[in-house]
Amino acid sequence: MKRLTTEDVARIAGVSQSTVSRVLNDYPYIKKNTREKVLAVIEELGFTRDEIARSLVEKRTKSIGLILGSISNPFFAETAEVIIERAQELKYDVIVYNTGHKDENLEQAINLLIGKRVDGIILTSVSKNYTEKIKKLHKNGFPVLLYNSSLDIEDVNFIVMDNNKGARLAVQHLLGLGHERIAKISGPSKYLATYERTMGYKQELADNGYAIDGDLIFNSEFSYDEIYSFTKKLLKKKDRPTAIIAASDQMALAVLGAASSLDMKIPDDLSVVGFDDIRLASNEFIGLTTISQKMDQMSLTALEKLIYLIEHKEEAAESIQIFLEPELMIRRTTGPAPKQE
Amino acid sequence: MKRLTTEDVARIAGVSQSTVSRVLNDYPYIKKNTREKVLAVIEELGFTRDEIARSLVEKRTKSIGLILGSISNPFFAETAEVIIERAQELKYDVIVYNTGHKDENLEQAINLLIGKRVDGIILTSVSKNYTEKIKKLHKNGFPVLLYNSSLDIEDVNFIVMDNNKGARLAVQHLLGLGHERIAKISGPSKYLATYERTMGYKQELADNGYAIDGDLIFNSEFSYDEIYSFTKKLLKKKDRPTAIIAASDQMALAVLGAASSLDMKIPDDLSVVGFDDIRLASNEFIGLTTISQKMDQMSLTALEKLIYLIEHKEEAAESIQIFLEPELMIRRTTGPAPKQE
DNA sequence: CTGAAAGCGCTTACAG
DNA sequence: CTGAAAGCGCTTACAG
Repeated sequence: MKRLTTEDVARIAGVSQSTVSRVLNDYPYIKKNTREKVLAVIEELGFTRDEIARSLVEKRTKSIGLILGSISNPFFAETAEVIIERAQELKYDVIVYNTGHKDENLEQAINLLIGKRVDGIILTSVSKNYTEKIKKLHKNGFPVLLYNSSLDIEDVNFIVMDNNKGARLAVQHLLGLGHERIAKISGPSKYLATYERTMGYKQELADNGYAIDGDLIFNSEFSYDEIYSFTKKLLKKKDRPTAIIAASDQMALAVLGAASSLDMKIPDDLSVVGFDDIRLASNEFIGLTTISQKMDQMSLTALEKLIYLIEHKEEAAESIQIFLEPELMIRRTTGPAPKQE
Repeated sequence: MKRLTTEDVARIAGVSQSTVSRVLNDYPYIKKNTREKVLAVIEELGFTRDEIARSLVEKRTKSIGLILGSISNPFFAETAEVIIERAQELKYDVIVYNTGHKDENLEQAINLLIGKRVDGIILTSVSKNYTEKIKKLHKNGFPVLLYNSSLDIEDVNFIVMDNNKGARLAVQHLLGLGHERIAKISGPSKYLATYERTMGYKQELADNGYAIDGDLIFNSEFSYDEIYSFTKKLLKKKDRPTAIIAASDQMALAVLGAASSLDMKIPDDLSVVGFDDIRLASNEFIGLTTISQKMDQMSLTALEKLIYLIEHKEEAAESIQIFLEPELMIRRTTGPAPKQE
């Protein structure tokens, strides 16, 4: 079928095309009679304005891009839900990209989104390799906000938790329970967020007089299978750790799966701490002890700051750099260290 | 900053704007020399073609809409991941809407997406109330595909599991384990998918000579809290069920959470069956018995069929209606019925 | 209040 | 091979 245009509406309503456009835009000085006639025709025809043409003229699309590491990870899914719903309320729609944590995909996603002329982009899981690219976008005045990632430079907007402190909280908690061999499943160190979680872990251990054992640290991609099999191997060792801190709740679930496959009891045989506090963590059947990122707040703020950047480009003098406080959520997956045989 | 146009590129390269456009479109009859000159300028300037303007001319946006019930539910998140990644490979981007399972939002999302001139829409969780709207879109030749929903009419494309059979498999499994009081947490009956799961449950029980007890059936919205508190109440009753079938894995997790909060052991005190087979279901720490939807296959097929509809509108004579076979995945949350005291 | 016309940044038929 | 020009469906300054 041929799509209807304002021209068609105008012809049938017996007015000019520009008048139809004015009605659509709630232009105030239109005779009531004219407005009603036009509206009636629009209704009758089921006309929907072409937002693409409108975007071309107005030089804005009312779309934003959301680039996620992996949307099947509840951390990203829950983030996406908050962002999408709030965006919708503010009359923006959201184009979602899934990078699978691959740098090439990140770069490609940014380029495609810019081609699609989105008004701004929220970016998760940005690796340090992309500092230059982000900086350039920022300098060009293009609204970009890093979510749960930061870069060590001034010219960039981000919202992130104090990851170092979060990791320290986790370590403190486990030390307090008597654990002395605590492993760390880290994400890739190219991400500042995961890098800092590992640093916090090391520093807190050091501050308490413990040596760092490299065998207890796993620097992996975010692959369920890799984490799963590393954990199994680790837990079968003679000097296995009695506790594991994972760099995300998703990773913690892989750890729990691996431990369960070895018939280990949680937390009697092994304590596990995650990071994020996805909704499932507080489900009593799971009861995952974790470091809360205050995801709802973080994602809501991210969206609102981005929209602010979009709608107040001129005034935006300073970069937006927000740090959130981590919070330890103690649940069922951590307990006293088992008496060593 | 002012955005660069093909006009700018042309001026600098010393050719006409149309030549730049031809280079961009890989038009074959361009002198090699000219092409290289243009490409060099594009590269140097960091020019990105305006896809909005292109869409206006070509009457297609290379965008599709994906309307989800609730993306924080892993069923939808995992679906979205497959669809988004495959779409990206096929050079489409995906605008995601989250309806929160509200009919008004569904309708609004469809309208907004049509305004944005997406090339097609994948729709989940369509209630029967929307039969007319979908039919109309379909009749207008607009590519729409229902995912995990079906409507009882010819003029609509969908991909769905045999839900009735899936529910029957769950009931058979539990009857085989000796359960006689089996509850059903249903979704809203306005969705054909959940409606049929409830029907299958009733029919299989009836076929085996059991009466249907209305008190054991909960027709709720997809609200975690409601399901959680209903389940708690149900499990405190004197004649409590020994098994519960939930209409989704997400709901099953709410059930498990409620049971755990009452210190019930799974499956010793209570057996639980879900629906979907989200990835978490096969995690050994959870081990949720469920009816597999073959989500990866279902979502991949959905996307590919939609793109087919988009790119072969003319030939698309018949509606696409695909039914998938359910499969029972037996794990740790189901076991023999407890001996009744 | 309302119409005619220019312009947003592209593609592509038409000429040469 | 390449340029000039029309046209995609809107918005909005300019006139009246």
